[in-house]
Amino acid sequence: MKEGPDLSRIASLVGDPARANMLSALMSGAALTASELALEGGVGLPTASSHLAKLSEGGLVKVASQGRHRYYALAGSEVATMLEAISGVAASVGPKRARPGPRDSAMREARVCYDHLAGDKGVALFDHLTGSKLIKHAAQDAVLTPRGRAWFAEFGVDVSALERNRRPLCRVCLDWSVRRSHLAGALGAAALDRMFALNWARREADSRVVRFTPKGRAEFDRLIRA
Amino acid sequence: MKEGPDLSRIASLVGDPARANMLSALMSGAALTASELALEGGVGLPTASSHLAKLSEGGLVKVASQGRHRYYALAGSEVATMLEAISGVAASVGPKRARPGPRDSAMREARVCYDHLAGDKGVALFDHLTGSKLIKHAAQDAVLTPRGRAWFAEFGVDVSALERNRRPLCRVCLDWSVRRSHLAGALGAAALDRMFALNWARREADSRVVRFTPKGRAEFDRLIRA
DNA sequence: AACATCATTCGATGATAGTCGAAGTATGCG
DNA sequence: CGCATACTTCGACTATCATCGAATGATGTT
Repeated sequence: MKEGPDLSRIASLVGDPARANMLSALMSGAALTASELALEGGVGLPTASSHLAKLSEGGLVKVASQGRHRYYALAGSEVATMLEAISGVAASVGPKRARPGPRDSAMREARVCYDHLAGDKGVALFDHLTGSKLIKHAAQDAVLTPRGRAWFAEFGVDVSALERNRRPLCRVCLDWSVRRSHLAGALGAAALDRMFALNWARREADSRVVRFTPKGRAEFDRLIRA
Repeated sequence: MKEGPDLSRIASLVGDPARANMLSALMSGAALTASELALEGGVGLPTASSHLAKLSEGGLVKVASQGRHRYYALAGSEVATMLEAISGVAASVGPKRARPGPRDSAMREARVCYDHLAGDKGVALFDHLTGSKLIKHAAQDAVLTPRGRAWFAEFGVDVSALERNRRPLCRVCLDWSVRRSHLAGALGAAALDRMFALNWARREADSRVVRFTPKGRAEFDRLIRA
């Protein structure tokens, strides 16, 4: 009668609002404690604990005990990919919520999404890449053009090294705050790393917000207008 | 308090076993009637109707009325991608079910998964492609090597034409029956089309089973041993 | 040792949602 | 027109599960 892996078992884990919010928070890549996730989920500590037990049991998150803290994180990139896919469908079919996005303007401007740059800055970068034909955009993937390869090399990203990695180079992530696409995948992550290395920006503690320095902001603008 | 697109709204739609089974059935790409889907879902007609209304409302399926039949199909490739992603996670974390796969041996050998070849034959093809370095395998994507491009050209697939399409060329789909990967994406679909065109195999009516002809079986074997 | 913090378990409550039988609507056929 | 088929809607039942307060366990601090 039934077949295949329990699609519904996994999906129903994400199907609860509290758990979905927790998982979204973990998309930043950071490991969070149960209390923090309770806040993110909008539920009390006991409830959160129960949810986390289920997520852990279901293999969606892994937990690392460190002293009296228990840090939860996504179990793997497969889980992150799945969440992105669900998010993509949700964004494409759901103009339901009138709310235009996160009320926090800093968060709206730039934040990490799993491990790459999202928000207005992320979208701006992506628009430049596609507009200048540095990448070719497909449904949920993208390919780097030769010119794009050179562009990234000049920016200081070793594309060849990334390609030796198992992770897909280009990937497109649909941004839930602005309903626009931005660059994910190994290249997206590398680009963000490079910006950190150049001191253009740094990550705010205990938050997904990426705070650009004045210099970084200027350099970034120059980069995507070149 | 809550943010982002309703991840949970979409996920909970897939989170019900009956709905998940229906969606799985629709992964074959075929449009099915409400009665057929009731069977697939293992529920009564009224219940199925209610589920389908929800899926439709949620934007996961689209419906086409044709006479007194109503044909349901997945709303788009994004939905199929999402289901594959969820399926991937389910397979990777869920050694839960002892059942090794579909009991139907024909189905186990070869079947369509959305629109590409799955089952033992699909896995065999994929193994050959990776083993002979015709494609380079990453986490959930793959890239076609120059040699692979030539190989597909010889097989009769116009790769350049596919690349002009918006759909990602190479994609890896984790097979739930054998827990192995096979080729999806535009290239996977084109490969299957080509096999149909060559009369190597044909699709069985009202089923996901792909039935190889004796000649097709021999040619296929030769193809992946070359 | 006593205390504070972080987290999980237990028990009770309440709401949501899946289920099906029966009746209603729509389409096709003779 | 009348009957059959395909599907949906309605109504009532049931079960599952999210939620939180209180208590317990675990760890680190004073």
